[in-house]
Amino acid sequence: MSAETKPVDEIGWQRQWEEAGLFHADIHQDRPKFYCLEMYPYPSGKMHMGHVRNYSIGDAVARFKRLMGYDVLYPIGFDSFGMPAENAAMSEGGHPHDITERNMASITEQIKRMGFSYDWRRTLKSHDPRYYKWNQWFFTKFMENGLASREFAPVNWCTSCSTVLANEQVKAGRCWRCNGPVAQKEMSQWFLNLPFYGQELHDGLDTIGFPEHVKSLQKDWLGRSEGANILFGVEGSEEDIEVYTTRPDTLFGSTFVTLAPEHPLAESLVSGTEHEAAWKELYDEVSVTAEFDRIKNMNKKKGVFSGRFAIHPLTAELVPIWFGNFVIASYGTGAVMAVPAHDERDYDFAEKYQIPIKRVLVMEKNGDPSAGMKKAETELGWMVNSPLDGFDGLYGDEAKDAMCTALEHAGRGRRTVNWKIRPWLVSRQRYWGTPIPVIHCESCGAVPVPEQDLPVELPRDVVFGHGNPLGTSEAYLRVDCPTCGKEARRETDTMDTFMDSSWYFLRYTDALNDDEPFAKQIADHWMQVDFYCGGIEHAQMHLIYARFMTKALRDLGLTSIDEPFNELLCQGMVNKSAPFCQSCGITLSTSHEGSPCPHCGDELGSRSAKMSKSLGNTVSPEEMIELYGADTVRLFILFAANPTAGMDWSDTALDANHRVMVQMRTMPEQLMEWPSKPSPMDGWMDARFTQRIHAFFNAMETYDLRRAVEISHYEIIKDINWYVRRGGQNIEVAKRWLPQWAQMVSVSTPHLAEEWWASIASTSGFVSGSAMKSPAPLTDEQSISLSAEQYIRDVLEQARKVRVVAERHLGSSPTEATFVVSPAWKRTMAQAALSFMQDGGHPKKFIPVLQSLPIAQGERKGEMMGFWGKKMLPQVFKWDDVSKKVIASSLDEASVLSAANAFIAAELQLERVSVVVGESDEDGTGRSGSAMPLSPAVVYA
RNA sequence: GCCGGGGUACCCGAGUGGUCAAAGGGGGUGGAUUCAAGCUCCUCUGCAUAUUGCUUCGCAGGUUCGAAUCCUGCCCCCGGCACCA
Repeated sequence: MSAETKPVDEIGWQRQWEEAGLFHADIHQDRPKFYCLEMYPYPSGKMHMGHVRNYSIGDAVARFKRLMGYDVLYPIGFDSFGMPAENAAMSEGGHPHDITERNMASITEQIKRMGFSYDWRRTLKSHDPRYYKWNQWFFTKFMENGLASREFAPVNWCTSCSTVLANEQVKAGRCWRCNGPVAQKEMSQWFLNLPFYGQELHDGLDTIGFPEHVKSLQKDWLGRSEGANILFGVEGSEEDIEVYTTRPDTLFGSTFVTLAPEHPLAESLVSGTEHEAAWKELYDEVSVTAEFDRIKNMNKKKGVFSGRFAIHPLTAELVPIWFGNFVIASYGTGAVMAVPAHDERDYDFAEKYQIPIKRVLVMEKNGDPSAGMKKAETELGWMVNSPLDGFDGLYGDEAKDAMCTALEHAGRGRRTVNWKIRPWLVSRQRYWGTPIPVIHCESCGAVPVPEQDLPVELPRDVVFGHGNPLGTSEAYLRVDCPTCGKEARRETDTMDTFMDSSWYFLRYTDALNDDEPFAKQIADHWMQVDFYCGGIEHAQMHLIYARFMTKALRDLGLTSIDEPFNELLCQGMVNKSAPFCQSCGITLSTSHEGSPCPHCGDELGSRSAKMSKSLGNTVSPEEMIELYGADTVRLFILFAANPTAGMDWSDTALDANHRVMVQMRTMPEQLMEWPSKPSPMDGWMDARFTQRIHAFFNAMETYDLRRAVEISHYEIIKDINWYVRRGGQNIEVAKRWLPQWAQMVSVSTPHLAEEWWASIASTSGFVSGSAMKSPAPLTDEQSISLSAEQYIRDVLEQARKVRVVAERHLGSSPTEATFVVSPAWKRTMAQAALSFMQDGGHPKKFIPVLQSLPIAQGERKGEMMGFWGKKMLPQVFKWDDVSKKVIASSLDEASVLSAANAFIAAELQLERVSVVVGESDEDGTGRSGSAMPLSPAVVYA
C-alpha cells in the first residue's frame, strides 16, 4: 500500500453531517431514547486534551447508541458566566461579555474540528438572558417556598476574588478557584437550603450508577450523623443550653458543658462577672480566625470557665459551663456535653483543667465499673455506674435508645439527625453572573422581582475594581418597589455560577423554549441523563448542587424525576512525563529536562504528571489534529487507557495509532480487489466476524471503550490477515462484512468510516446515520470452526517452542515433522472425567469410575491409572470451557491437522509434515506418551 | 485516625477460582519484503527443557485438588474526610 494515500477529508465530512442535520435529536415515539452528556464546559479560548478525552468518550457512546437505533440527545453548550472572564476584563481591558463571546467562538471551532456528533441547535450559554432568566425565576420561586433566604452570618470571604464562597468551595482553607486564603466575615447573604434535601441526597446515592468513590465523597460532604439534642438547664436562669451528641449513652458521664465562644447565650452568662474579660478575649481570638485555621489550631485547646453551672437533664446534678475554642458555633447546636471518660478531646480538656472524669461505660461485658482510666475509652460499651435504675448493662444502640426515651419522657431531649452540609451560599459580589432578582425596599424588605419583569439583565455600564460592580451602575440600582411603589434599590449580588450548571441538562431537553425553562413532558421524556461523563473534580460541588436543584425543581412541579444523572463516568487525567527528582520528591518543569536538579544537583528521572502549563508538559490538540487528523487523536485517546484510568500521553504510541489509521485507509479497496474465490476459510471468517461483533456490542454496552476500539481497529485486522494467510480471499466475504465493520469503526473514528461507507457499493447515506443490526448468535458449527482454527494456532505455537529445542538436538534445522495425535483412550478418559465432573463429581472420586471403564480393563490398567493421577488429572482442570466442548465434540484432531498440513509445513519452514495417531500402526515415533488431547506431540527430523 | 480506590512483566494496562507464564498496546529482538530506509507481514520478548517442568502478579500466612483472583495480618501509593460533639 502506498503511503501517499489521500488523507481523509475530515472537515468535508463534518460539513456534510451538518448539512444533513444528522445529529439533530428528535423524538420518535417508537424508539428508545438515550441522553448522553458531558459536563458543561467553561469556555476558555482553547480546547485542551482533557476536553478531547472527555468528548471522545461521550461521542463514542452517542454514536454507538445511534447505531443501535436510539433517539440520542447529545448536546453541548457553555458554562459562560464566571470570574475568569471578569478578571480578564479587569486586567486586559474590554468587557466580560465580549471576551466570553470571543473565547466561545474560538473553542467552538476547535471542538467542531474533532467531528463530535452534537446537536448544535441546542447550544446553551449561561450568559444568555434567555437562559439566566430562568435562574432568576427559580430563585423567586424558592423565595416563595422558603428554600431561598437571606441571612446575616459568618461566611467565607476570598480576598483575591473579592467575593464570598460556599462551604464546598473552600478546599483546605483556600479558595477552590484561585487557591487564595479564605477569611471569615459576617455578612448578609443569600442561601439555598441544601440540608432540606440532605436525607434524599444521601439515600438517592444508592439508586444511581455513580462510582463508589464519588458516592463516598458525597456522603462525606453530606456528613449524616445520628444522635440526640439534649437540654441542660442553667442554674439561676430560665434559659436552656441545647447540646448535640452522637453518644447519648454517655450522658451520665457528662461532667461539664462546653459552649462555642460565639454561642448566643455566652455573653449573658458572663456579663458583669469576673469571667467576662477572659471570655471576651477568647471570643475575639476565635471570631476573627477563619474556620479552617481554627480547626487547624485546635490542638491548642483553650478553655475559659464561665463561672456558671448547668443542670443535668436527668440527674439535676450541677456541672460547670465552659467556653472552648474547639467548639464550632455552626455545627450541631454550638454546644457540647463533655464526657471526659469516653471522648478523647473531653478527656484532654478535663485533664488540663482538673475536671472530674466519670466512667459510665465498660468495654467488656461485666467489666469492672470502678477501674481507673488512663485514656478515654471511646468505643461502644456496657453502661455502668448509672445513677438511675434500668440502665446498667445496656449496650450500644440499646443504651442510646433507653437514654433518648428517658429524655423524651422528661421533656429534655429528642433524637435528631445532624448534617455537616450547610445551606448553599449562592450570592457573589461579582459582576459576571446572574443578577439576583430582588429589590430592597425600606418598608417591604427584600421583594422578589415579579415574573413579568424578568429577566433582570446585567447592565453594561459598570466599573470594575471598586467593590461590587453592579453597585456602580446608578441606572441599574434605581428601581421602584414592586409592592408599594416607593423608591427602592436592586440587589447588587449575582448568583454563584454553579447555579447555571445545576439545571442546564434540563434546559438542553427543550433548549429553544422561550415560554418556560423547559416543557415538563419533554424533559420527562429525555431525562434522566443516561450517561454523564466528566472530571472527578466536580464530585462534591456541581454533582451535589445539580442533584439538589433537580429535587427542588421537581417539588416546584417542573419535572417528575428525582435524580438527574444515572451512569456517571469520571474520566481519568491526561498525563505526560515530566522531570522528577527522586531525592527532593518534586516534579519539575520540562525546561529542566536533561539538566540536574536545581535544588539538590541530583540527576533527574521522570514521572508522569498531569498536563499543566506550569510544568510545560502540555500537548496542544490543535497541533495534533493538524499533524495526524482528528480520527487518529480520537483513536489514540480511546485506546491508550480505559476511560476511568489516568492515561499517559505518548508521541510514539500516537504515531503507532496513526499507522493503524493509514493502514485502514485503503482497507475496503484492498478487500474489494479479492477474487470471487470461495475457500474453506470463508465459514471461519464469517464466524469470526460474528464473534467480534458480539464482543464489540458487549464492550460498548459496558462503556469499555478501550476494548471496543481494540476489536474494531486491531483484532479484526489480525483476523483478516489470518484469513488471507490461510488461503482465504473471497470478495463475497468482504462484501458481507465491510458495512458492519465500517459501523464499528465509525464509533471512534467516524471520518474514516464515512470514507469506507461511501466506497462500499451496498451502502448509501452516512454510516453516522445508519442502523446496525445485532448478528445472529454463533451456531454450533461456527463454534467448531473457530475451535478447529484455534487448535491449529495452538499446535503451531507449541510446535515452534519445541522446534527451538529440537534444533539443538538435531544439530541442524529440521526438515520434517510428525505430529502425533493423542491415542483414542486418552480422549475417552478425558471425556469421561469431564462429564463426571460436569455432573458435580469430585475429581478425587473419579478413580473407581475410571477403573470400571472399558479402556481400563486389560493389562494396561496400571499404566492408565498412573497416567490419570500424574498427567490427566491436572490437565482436566486446565481446559477452558471451549476446549472442554471441543473434547466432547466430534472434532477429529488428526483430520484437522492433515487438512492444514501444507500450511503448517510452510509456517514451520519444513519440507514435509505428517500426522499420525498415537499408538497406531503408522506411529513409528515412540513419542505418543507426551501427546494429550488437543495437544499432539511433535517429532522433528 | 476514618472512608473509598489501588499495587500485575522494561513501560502502559487487561485479568475477580482452573481457559494464566498471565490478553492487548508501546518499547525491544530476529526474520520476510525492499537497491536501501520507511511502511507492511510473521516470530520471539521470566528461566529451563525433544515437548505442559521451575519461579513469578506489593509482603507474610491461610482456605482449596487448584489462588494474580477468596480469607487474615502487614507494607506502600492515590483521593476524600477529620480533635464534627
